[in-house]
Amino acid sequence: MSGFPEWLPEIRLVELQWLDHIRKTFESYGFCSIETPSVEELDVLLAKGETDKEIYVLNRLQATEDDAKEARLGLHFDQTVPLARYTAQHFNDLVFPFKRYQMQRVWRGERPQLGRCREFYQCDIDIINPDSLPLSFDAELPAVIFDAMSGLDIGRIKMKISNRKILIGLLDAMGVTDVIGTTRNVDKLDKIGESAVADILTKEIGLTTAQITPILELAMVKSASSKGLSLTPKNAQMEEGISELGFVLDNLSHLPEGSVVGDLSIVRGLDYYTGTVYETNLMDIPEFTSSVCSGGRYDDLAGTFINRHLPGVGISIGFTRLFDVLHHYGRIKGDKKSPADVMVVLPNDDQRAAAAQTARILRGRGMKVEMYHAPQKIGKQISYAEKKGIPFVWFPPFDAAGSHEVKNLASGEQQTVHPESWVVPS
RNA sequence: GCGAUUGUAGCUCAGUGGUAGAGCACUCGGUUGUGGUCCGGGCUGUCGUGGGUUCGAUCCCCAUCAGUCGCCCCA
Repeated sequence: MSGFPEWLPEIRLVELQWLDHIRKTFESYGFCSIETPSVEELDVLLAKGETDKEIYVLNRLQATEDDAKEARLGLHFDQTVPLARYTAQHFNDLVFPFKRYQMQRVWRGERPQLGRCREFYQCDIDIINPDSLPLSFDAELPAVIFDAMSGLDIGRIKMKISNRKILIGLLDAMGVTDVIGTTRNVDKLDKIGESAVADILTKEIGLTTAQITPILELAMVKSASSKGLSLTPKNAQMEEGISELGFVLDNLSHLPEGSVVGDLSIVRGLDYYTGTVYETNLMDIPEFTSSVCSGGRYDDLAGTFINRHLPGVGISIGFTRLFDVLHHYGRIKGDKKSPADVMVVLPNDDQRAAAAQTARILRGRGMKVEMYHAPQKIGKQISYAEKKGIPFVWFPPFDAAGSHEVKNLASGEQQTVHPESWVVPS
């Protein structure tokens, strides 16, 4: 089923390693884990009026008329809306600022393409706090993401950061009414170029050249620090945005050059973002231009669920997109079809108990060990280990006088060893 | 949702108006307790589905389903 990915064991093994790495990185910054149901009530999913999201609705095959009285359920399409509901619902039991990570599948009923699935994992981190949320969190998120993603062997990444107050402030000052349409097209600047964007803004949005020129000028600004944001604010909102973006960038100066850049063409579709916004590109796969990790700050996400003002900031690794794309470009090796370190040979049926005991000893010492299932030809047993990518083959004694031996399949070298003392060479 | 394109063995693909091939994979063998290379044998298909044209279609036509790519939007 297209858009619902599944992997062979050797690829899944890598996927698990990636997920483990990301989880450990999130926890290293003190984010705690939550998991919410795959479904939410449709009212919750649609609370923000996001009717353009393609939501899968849940129905029982044997539905009766009574079911119509129950709340209708839909599969969640992101983890931000469920987080809002969760935070509101457990408000009294949570410690704020609430820093949580969440790694679950989400569903969107869109047409699948490379890096675009209908069922996919997102790895989200968000921080939510009542009333106001320190700006320092906006700077912490890219640092966490950099740690998480730079450990994945995906090549160089570039996180592009902006602040929506800057462009929206400008549009406001100039009296542009179609803010959504304008920002959406400015967002395409990197992809289709300056003149194409100007063309669309003229023909579709109806802006004048006098309006387009300053918009594009602003959108072209790129800088890694506050120093490069030499803009003259047209109003208070714009000034605030420039100051916030400068603060965030300056707090990320410890990251390698080129990994983070302020890029005022980034605005994201409208959604709920109100300040800082993030996008991330894979620099070593230039053919793939979409963002693999995006997010931003929202003023008040949970307001529809609780009578409190709950601002937050969050970012999400599009895990399946990332993995799918890297896999497509042959960057995921997958040379092991098994997690096992060692395969224990079964010499003959008389030695089955002894071989099993040997396997238990090795497992007890922390190794991953598979025992061959039948006393077949030794060549066949070794070939099985080789095909599964199990690096070591263990020969228990073939008779009372024999000894333990282990063979390194990569080198072909075989030596006499003892199950109580042998360790997997690193 | 819109536009384009494809659909032949497990995989990648040839091919012809007269009911199909290659490579890889898989399997067996090259003797007795040792893989990868090499050599030899073997296995596999309603030629996406339904209808039409035709003496006859996998090849032509129509429909349908599915995949892929682009747009929209996004992770």
